[in-house]
Amino acid sequence: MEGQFGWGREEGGWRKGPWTAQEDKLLVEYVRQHGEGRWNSVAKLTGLKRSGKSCRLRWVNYLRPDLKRGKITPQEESVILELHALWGNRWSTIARSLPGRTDNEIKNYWRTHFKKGKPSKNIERARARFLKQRREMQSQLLLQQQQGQDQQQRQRQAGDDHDDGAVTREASSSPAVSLAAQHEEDLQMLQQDMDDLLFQFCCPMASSSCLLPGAAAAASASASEEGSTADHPQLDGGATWGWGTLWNLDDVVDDVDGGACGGWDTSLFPLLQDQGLAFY
DNA sequence: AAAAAATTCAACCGCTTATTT
DNA sequence: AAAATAAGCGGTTGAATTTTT
Repeated sequence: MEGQFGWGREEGGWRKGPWTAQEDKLLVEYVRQHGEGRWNSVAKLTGLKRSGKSCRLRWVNYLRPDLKRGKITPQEESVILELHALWGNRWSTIARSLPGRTDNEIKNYWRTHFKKGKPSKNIERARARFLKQRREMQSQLLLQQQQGQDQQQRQRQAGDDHDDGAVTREASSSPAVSLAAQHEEDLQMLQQDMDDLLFQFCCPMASSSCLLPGAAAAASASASEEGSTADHPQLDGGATWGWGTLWNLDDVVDDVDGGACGGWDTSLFPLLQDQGLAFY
């Protein structure tokens, strides 16, 4: 009852290849009872002949209930493009901004849709140029932001009590946005500029024609338009797809010493760090 | 109609990082 | 403090499916 597909084989005691419905059932039941993790004990407790690694993968990429099935939407696609232009192949980082999508899925999607030709110096160069521009914009914005904060602080001292501003870091349920809201106009302009910039860079490398008719539109639209967000409630919850509110800075800190992505330096994101922006 | 080519995507591998013993 | 085990990551593979010739 196993060799239905070519490689439903056993090797070193572990089954390999595609999962059957029965196997899925066992794994799901295990997780229901014991929670996620301890993947190696799945085999021991359920008799499933799968390695822990295999179990984890199956759960994370396929069985998890919070997974979003169905095709990548144009909105998601544009996010993938934007974030890939920024982070390169850090799929799990990118996936964190796409609830319900797995790194594997995103990786597959990107490779099949946007990878044309070689891994490209072009991309790296485009990204470098992009980041340079970005840094300039941000230091500008930072200035304005600081001025704004000063003013704010003065006001607060006059009126309210405690709270030294460091609180923003993780707790507040309305993170980064509150600050950002103060400068909505600036942010929107900045965002618009960045979107333009980004697409200027990533369109050429993305397969010529068919690629972006929807994505580009969606990206520029998503900045301001909201009405048609029916199928993405959680993505839109108050935050636009702005540079300031999207990602988690923890990821920026690694790789400074010239890792896979050429090692850009963290000072590129002074503003974001200031805001402690962690998201979603 | 059928064969070949291209695409898709679930699952694998090896390696790195984190956690536990 | 170190060794062992588990989790996580990104690249790659290849069977199944779809498209093209």
